[in-house]
Amino acid sequence: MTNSYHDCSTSHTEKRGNTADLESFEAYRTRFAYSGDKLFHWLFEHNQQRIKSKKVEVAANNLKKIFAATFKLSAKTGFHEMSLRDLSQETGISMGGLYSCLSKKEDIALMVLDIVELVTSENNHAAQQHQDVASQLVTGIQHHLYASTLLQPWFFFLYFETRCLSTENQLRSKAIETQTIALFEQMITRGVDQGQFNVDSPYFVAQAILSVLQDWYLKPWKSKEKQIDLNTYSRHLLLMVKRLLNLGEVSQTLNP
Amino acid sequence: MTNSYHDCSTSHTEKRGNTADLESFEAYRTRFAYSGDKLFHWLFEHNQQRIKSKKVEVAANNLKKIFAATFKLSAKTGFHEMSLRDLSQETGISMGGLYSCLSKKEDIALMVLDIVELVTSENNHAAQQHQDVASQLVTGIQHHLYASTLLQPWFFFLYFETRCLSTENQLRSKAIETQTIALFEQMITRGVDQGQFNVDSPYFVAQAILSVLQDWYLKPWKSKEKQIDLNTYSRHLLLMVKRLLNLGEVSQTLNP
DNA sequence: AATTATAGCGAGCGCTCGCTCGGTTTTTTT
DNA sequence: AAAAAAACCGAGCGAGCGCTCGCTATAATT
Repeated sequence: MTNSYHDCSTSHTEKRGNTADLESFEAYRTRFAYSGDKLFHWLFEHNQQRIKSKKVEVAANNLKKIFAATFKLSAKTGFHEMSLRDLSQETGISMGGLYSCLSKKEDIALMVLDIVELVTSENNHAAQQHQDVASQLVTGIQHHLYASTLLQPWFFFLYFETRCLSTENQLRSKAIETQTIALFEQMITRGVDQGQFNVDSPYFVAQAILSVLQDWYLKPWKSKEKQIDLNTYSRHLLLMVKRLLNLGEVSQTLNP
Repeated sequence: MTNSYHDCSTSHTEKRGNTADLESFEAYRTRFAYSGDKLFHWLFEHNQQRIKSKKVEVAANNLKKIFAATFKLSAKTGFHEMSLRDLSQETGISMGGLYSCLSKKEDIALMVLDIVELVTSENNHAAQQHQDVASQLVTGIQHHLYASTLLQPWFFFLYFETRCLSTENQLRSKAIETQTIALFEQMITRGVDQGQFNVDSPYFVAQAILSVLQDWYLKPWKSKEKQIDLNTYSRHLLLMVKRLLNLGEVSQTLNP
């Protein structure tokens, strides 16, 4: 389970000290631990109490269809408006089949919460392993962007369907955002203290950065219409951050 | 109907040429045409076909309760999850009473769309009346912030419940955002052409500004927790814009 | 080949939903 | 005071919901 992601981020910690070695999307994607089938295997193993199916392949295959259909249907009209009969038709799985992978409808939303929480938490933790604050911040931002690209429907769903969850889980969802802002704010504040950044309100800047990060996965149609791809978006965002921090230079890789 | 707002913005057009005369929130609020009862009178008069009630006072009073309750209930769990029986209990109006002001549940969301569309459109139009691009942009931003403060639940609701609307009306809702970004982009582009701004991607900057504007009314608890009031937020936002445009100075009122 | 374990199925249950409508009360008009 | 108009009420309708469960089909084991 903890194969590529954590090992990589810890074993290379000492080497990473500046923003020169920004990781490319392709590099991130390759070592990303929750792509494709790995994602659904993780869900199977961490939700044994909900899932009646015994065999990984069966459950993972069904879950894959369930999430694909859920994201497709709920994007148009919302999770609550999507009935399990709709889901049954879209997946080709019978009602009973659905309930061999779920104990209740809300489980779908809960699993999305689990995944987004996990990935964000790992990203945030990994970013803090860098030496200087500029690298920390840039890595945190960039990896957030990368992860939310690889798991776009998951991030999108959690944002718009948080209110389907119980109060307790709504708080977990909100905490993902709060903690990420707090992390960025902390990095910025440290950079200001070290004289590297020049910022009036670290909190406001942190919040603004997250807003723009969210825009990427919440409204992908905007970037698509304007033909802005991931790398372009990333470049513009980091340039924005650079200006907001009043930096002469964040990284030589920013102005190609 | 067109009493204070439009008259004001057109009659003073010639006088407004620089950012020195930024309008305060209190000034904006005073001339705002959709505060309190005026808002519900407008809704009554523009929805005669939906509303069975004959007298303005009765309908406006009921609508007031209906929207207050809708915003309260749907903020927690969503519009679709809010039943009309919940709404009946929260408002103290019977089922029949509700349906004397509505023809169907969706009407509530439609009226929110109407209001946000109207206010945004008037704001955007008014901003364009200014002479120089810096004033246009700053006014557009600030009035968006002001309007979304006065009508926070309305803006919030439309953002999260757009998917309750029909496809056609979803497009209307999306267009509000698209047009506002396009307006900001156009202003920025013009400023760049005039040598006033220095920006790589006007579109990206425009989008980033709107994201931060939306953050204000979508997550008011964040600002509340951090004890950031409207004027502070406005100041930080305009300072951010100033940095993104690479401006030495947007307005003398920005750095008090 | 027989037996057992797992997966797959979908009609049907109890319930809540949006919405209606005939009857009652209140307000306005005459 | 009588009559007309408007507002108010809430039990009840059909539809659709999440979810169940007895059953069948398939795969694995012996």
